[in-house]
Amino acid sequence: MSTASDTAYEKIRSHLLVGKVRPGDRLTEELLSDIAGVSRTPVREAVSRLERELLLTRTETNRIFVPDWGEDEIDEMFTLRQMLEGHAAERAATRLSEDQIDDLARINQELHDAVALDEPDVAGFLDANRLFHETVTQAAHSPRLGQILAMLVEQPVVLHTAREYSVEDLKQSARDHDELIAAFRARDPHWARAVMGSHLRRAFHVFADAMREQQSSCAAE
Amino acid sequence: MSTASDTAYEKIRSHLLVGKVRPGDRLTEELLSDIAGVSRTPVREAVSRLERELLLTRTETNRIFVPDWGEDEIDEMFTLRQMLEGHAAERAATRLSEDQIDDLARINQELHDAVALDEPDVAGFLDANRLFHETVTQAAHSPRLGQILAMLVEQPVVLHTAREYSVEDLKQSARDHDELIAAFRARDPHWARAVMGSHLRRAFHVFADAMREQQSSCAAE
DNA sequence: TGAGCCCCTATTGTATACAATTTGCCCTCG
DNA sequence: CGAGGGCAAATTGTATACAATAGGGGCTCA
Repeated sequence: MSTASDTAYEKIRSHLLVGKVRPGDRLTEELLSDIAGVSRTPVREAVSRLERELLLTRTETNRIFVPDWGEDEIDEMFTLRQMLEGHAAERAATRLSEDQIDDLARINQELHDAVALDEPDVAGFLDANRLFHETVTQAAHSPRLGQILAMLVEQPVVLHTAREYSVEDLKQSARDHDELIAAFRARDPHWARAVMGSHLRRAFHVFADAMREQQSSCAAE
Repeated sequence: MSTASDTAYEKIRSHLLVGKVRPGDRLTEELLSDIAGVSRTPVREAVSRLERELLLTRTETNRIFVPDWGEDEIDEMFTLRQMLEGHAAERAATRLSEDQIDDLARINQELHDAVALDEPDVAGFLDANRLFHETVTQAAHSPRLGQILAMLVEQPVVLHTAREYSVEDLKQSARDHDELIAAFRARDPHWARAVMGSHLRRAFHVFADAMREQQSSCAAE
């Protein structure tokens, strides 16, 4: 809990995710240190962490920018996730304890609940969703895999586009998770991998559609 | 070329790879700043970079250690590489230009040459080998993939164990590359992936055997 | 003797001042 | 009017001093 460095990370990150900046915006270390309320030293650490997670980029001359994600890059990101999380699910299938599978079921119940309401709780959904995937990744017992996925799974644009998701999409995600849990209970690695694969591939299309939607509405502004 | 930070990285890295430390050794930032000849500020950046590449680790209380690689971790690393470099090869098959394929052939000729001698040029072999894989990765046109592989491909132990490799193993590697080039010329993504997969899987076994060999000789000392 | 506490030292974390680099602007010269 | 050069301001990089924290050793008290 080296506070300064971590607060810097948290504050800057939420500043980015909450949408106070737009892709292509330039930032300076000083500006960020104002936002974070700490000196530039820990800010630089936070920036390099965010850079690693692709939430920020630096030019060759080390100026800081908010990256903008094209559809190709989104596609690529989901392809890599599909491959790696598929692998994680495969490993998890033979490594999860019964208790952990029960945990997953509980977490997924929260997902179902979050979208059962008239007004779906999108933030709650995303939190539970992330927890679900993290639990699976953890169960794969592969630190390196975890580290890599952590940097891919960062969902910068997700929050921006979340409101575009249809309730039906969210419900389908929860059903995918149900099937994944079934695959885990059956201890069937191949089933688990396949389910995870199609889950993420659908998520990609939903996401890409939502992004296109948002972009065209932005352009109209 | 932010000199101080980069020199720190280079110096510390070679200090590690050249084997001046042993797995489990503890290091301090001050010691490293002596080695690098710069102040602690750039050293800290270098350390976090090396940490990312898994050449160093920090405990929960942020003490710096030289990590110790078990066989499981090696296995896991090669599995991930197999998956990701297989993917890279698949993409490269439809993206490489004729010229680039010729380049690969030239690079691989160096590999053949390096092991054709009576006394094989292991360092030269490793350099050319890395260049070959980097070229393929580049051709996949996937920055994220490149970034991930860069952190997996770091070969801390490789240098230590390189002398254990048999000439026959090295020759087989070069032949694998020949076949990969054939797959590229045929523009066959599936063939490319398959070749890359078996190439890395064999490399894993060679590597693991060499490591076991080395460990038992260490224990005997 | 040995378990627990405290203090001292070693090490890491943060702020700040200063150095080096980059950028953009204005001015000159063709 | 445009290209290029150079200066000043803005920004990033590095060193150093100080603050916070962790580790280790010895002391006390049972």
